[in-house]
Amino acid sequence: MTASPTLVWFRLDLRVSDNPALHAAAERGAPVVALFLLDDAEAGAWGFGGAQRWWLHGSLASLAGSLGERGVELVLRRGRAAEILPALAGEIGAGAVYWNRCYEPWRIARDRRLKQALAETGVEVESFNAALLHEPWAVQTLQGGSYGVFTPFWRALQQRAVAAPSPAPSAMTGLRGVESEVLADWGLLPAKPDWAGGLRRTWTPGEKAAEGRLGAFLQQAVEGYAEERDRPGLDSTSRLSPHLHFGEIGPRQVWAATRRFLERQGSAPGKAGKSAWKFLAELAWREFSYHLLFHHPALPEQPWRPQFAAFPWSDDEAAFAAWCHGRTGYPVVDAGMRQLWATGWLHNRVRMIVASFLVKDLLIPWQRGEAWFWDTLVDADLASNAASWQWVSGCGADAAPYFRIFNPVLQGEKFDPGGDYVRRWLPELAALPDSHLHRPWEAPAELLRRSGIVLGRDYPLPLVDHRRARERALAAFEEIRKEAAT
DNA sequence: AGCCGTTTCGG
DNA sequence: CGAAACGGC
Repeated sequence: MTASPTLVWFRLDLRVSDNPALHAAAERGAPVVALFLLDDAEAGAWGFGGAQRWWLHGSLASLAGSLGERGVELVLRRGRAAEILPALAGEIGAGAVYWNRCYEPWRIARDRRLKQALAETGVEVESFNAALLHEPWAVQTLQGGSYGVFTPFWRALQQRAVAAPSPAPSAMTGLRGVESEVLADWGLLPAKPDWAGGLRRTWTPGEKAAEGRLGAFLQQAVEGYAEERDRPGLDSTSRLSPHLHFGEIGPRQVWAATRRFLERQGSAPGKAGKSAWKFLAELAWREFSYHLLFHHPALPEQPWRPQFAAFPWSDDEAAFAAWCHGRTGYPVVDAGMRQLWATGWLHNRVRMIVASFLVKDLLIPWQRGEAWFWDTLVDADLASNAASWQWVSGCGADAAPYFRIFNPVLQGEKFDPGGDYVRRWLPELAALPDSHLHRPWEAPAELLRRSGIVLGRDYPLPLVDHRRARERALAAFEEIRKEAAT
């Protein structure tokens, strides 16, 4: 008989299905105590951002409900893991402590020490994989090294079998009377100015909502994904990113459901099959980011290509503020930054456009953009955020070459041809016809007047001239290229 | 997962 | 003549 309770420590795995730590606890048979520890005080610069705190509140409420249905209370505590976990384990007389692994460098270091400390007290400690298709160390080159290029990584990933998701435990035995803090006391929701209205209208945190999103995506949108995923005015992406980030759904579940979709397509998958594989490749980009972060822990702070340390960045605070608040004068950039502010999320195509604009048109360090995204995105993920900013900036692994500079006008006209996206987020430009919507400064005075727009009053003039900014960026890049060669 | 200036192709 | 292909950034 193993009567001594099992402590399950929830982190970025806020779900009951396909949760190996919870599953193992249920199998063990002893009473289960579920803990969520608000540990962001020890996260340094990478504690939960504002938008993520809003999400976390909803996700914890949802998890508490799902666990409650199964007879287990979610215990909430705050503080340092190295103190809280041993104390709680002692308090309940735990015989085992289980958790699912996280891969942020600060969590890896902390959890490794904690695991050892707990084991020394005689408790069984075990960690599991809930967050990735494969552990970052398990995908290896033929020489046993790590990958720096996506395509061979993706090929290697496809060679490996993905573990089947495990079902949610049906009923468990809980343990009554364990002291818990109250979620509402954590102040995760905004108080004075309530800026979360757009988030509430856009999102429903929690495991059930995540399953619903995946189901709806596979039923309606995945078929056209390959062709429509780049159109920010359409609702053609899965929008699973925040759910995946908080572990309300796991990549194995997404993988399995998409493979079932592919099987239903039969022998002639065609367009739908191509789209579904494209979607799986996006999941693989997420894996690739974790792989990079694991093997290069400085990824969130330092350029992966060291020669970029000498890049002549600008410290134009006014330009940075204009970018943050969507006042650059380039409609697709500004629409994106306002979507981000209002909803905590940004369409992937527009992420690339606004990031390219910050780094190449304004020459502002990618770390500034990374930090802004960290605070405003509900899906801010250390691995994906860092890897993607470095990708756009040209200093990352398998990055777009630096000289690949997005033209915000052409990108807007190509991917938002009907102007739906820009008009939704910049209503002040809504009356402009498509012909000038993405370049209002070129509109004839008469057209602006008819559209009721005074540039510089209702909408900014361009912060920089893209053509000149592009030349400036190429010249700056030339400087570090020269330096690297000598 | 670009852009742009230039050259070549084809009706 | 515009479209497509190409090569440098």
